Amino acid sequence: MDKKSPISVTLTPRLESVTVTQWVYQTLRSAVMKGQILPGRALTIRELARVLGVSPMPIREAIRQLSAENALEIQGNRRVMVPKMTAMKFNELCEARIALEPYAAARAMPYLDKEKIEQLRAINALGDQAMAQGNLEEISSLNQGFHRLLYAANPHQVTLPLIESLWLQLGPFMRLATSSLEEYYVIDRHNEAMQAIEKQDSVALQLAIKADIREGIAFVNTPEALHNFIEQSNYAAAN
Amino acid sequence: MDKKSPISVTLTPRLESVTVTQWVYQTLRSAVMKGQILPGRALTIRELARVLGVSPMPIREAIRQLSAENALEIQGNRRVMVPKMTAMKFNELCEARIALEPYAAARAMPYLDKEKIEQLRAINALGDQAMAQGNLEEISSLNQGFHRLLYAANPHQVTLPLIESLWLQLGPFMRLATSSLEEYYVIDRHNEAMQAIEKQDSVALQLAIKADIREGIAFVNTPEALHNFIEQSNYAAAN
DNA sequence: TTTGTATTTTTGTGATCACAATGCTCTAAT
DNA sequence: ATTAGAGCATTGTGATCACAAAAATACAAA
Repeated sequence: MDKKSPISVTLTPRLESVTVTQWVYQTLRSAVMKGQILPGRALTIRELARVLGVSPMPIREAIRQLSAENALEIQGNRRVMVPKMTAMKFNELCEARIALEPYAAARAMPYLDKEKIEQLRAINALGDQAMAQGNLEEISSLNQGFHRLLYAANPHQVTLPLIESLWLQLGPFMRLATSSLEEYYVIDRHNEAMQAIEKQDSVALQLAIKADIREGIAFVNTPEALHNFIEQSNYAAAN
Repeated sequence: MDKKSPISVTLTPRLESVTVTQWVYQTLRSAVMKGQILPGRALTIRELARVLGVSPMPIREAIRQLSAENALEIQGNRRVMVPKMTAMKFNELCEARIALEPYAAARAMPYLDKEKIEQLRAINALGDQAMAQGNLEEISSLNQGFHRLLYAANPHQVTLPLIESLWLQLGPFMRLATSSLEEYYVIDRHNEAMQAIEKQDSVALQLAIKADIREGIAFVNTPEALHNFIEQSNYAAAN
């Protein structure tokens, strides 16, 4: 029936207050993040409409939004797909994160009240828990939640959407890459970040965030390892 | 007929090879950039469809894309408008530019061959010309073109879309603000940038870009001036 | 004049349809 | 066996329609 591999996205029930388009957007977004849609796999509006059980219209809108966020790529043939990763692009994405996120953290720090600090601590605790259990899904999800909550403290938000776009581009590759690791070491820099926040030490916070990002991608530290992971993540789509 | 101020966007003829949605997107985008759509002015799909002479469908897609780029804001009432500027947000946007653009320039520098350097020089020359004539429109357009061409030299592009999003958010305010200035001093840092590129001096290039951005917003250097300009740019929409 | 309510209009949303362009498949010729 | 081309199926695009929600309006009472 389908020429390529079948698409299976996790379907969550739609709340009534949410429009179909919003639900489709969230569903496709998390599918991309989870690596459920392989890079290079050609997507069609009608196929997705069938899979999600809606009309083509909401799909079109969600796809356009995701393309604007660089989560999907519209080719010249007006075909849509999850962009494939390259070593250079991966490098650029990581460096862009390092250029933006420490800055965003420093900008958010003055707005962190006791309540938000407590929330950050709570996420951190859950993260340690997930780490002990070796739950990769949970670890990366909580790690992302920590960063998001931190940056979002700044009420005059302009960087978070940009950072989310970077995450969205890195997400699928990171999932596919880490899924094959039996062990995933994360030297936790979040505690260092928390201490910097308590001292209101902007420089220390930036260094902690920077280190956290660098170490989060340390598993592809060598060029060969990176190359292997990229080959692997693009393999299924290459057929 | 219309409850609020009429919308007048500059309509350029559509090329055949361009889809209606793309044309609508470009038209609305440049209208936002030119400040033709006042911040806070409520936009409706049908009204825009009437103004542009197309069906509501392409408008919907273009609006969704522009919203994803933070050029438009979808309110809870699911009403769409150009976001209003605040002093804090303006500050955040400028600082985000300064965090990203010098970095993007440094990342692009190794890829600047003679041809691209020549193109940059040509834009620079046109910029000086526009400056002599006091053509504000042209000055800011060429200035943006210079930056875009510089960053775009990097073939593994991830930052340019983020930067364009920042420009899109600053654009309308800058236009409205500078339009009331009879003189608009621009101390040209582009030549400094060019020299840094020739020497392949990454640090000097970053400093030049940083200075260029800072001086580009110097006309609202004092908090009072900024406040006045914001009041003024939001005035028409406040009625 | 102001305030609350009922009526009318307009709006976003999502589905469906027509059409031209693109990709796919099957066949025939080399 | 490989390839070129014709025919067919599928696609994205853009227009139109139905409907419920929201906003604007009109009108009543204070």
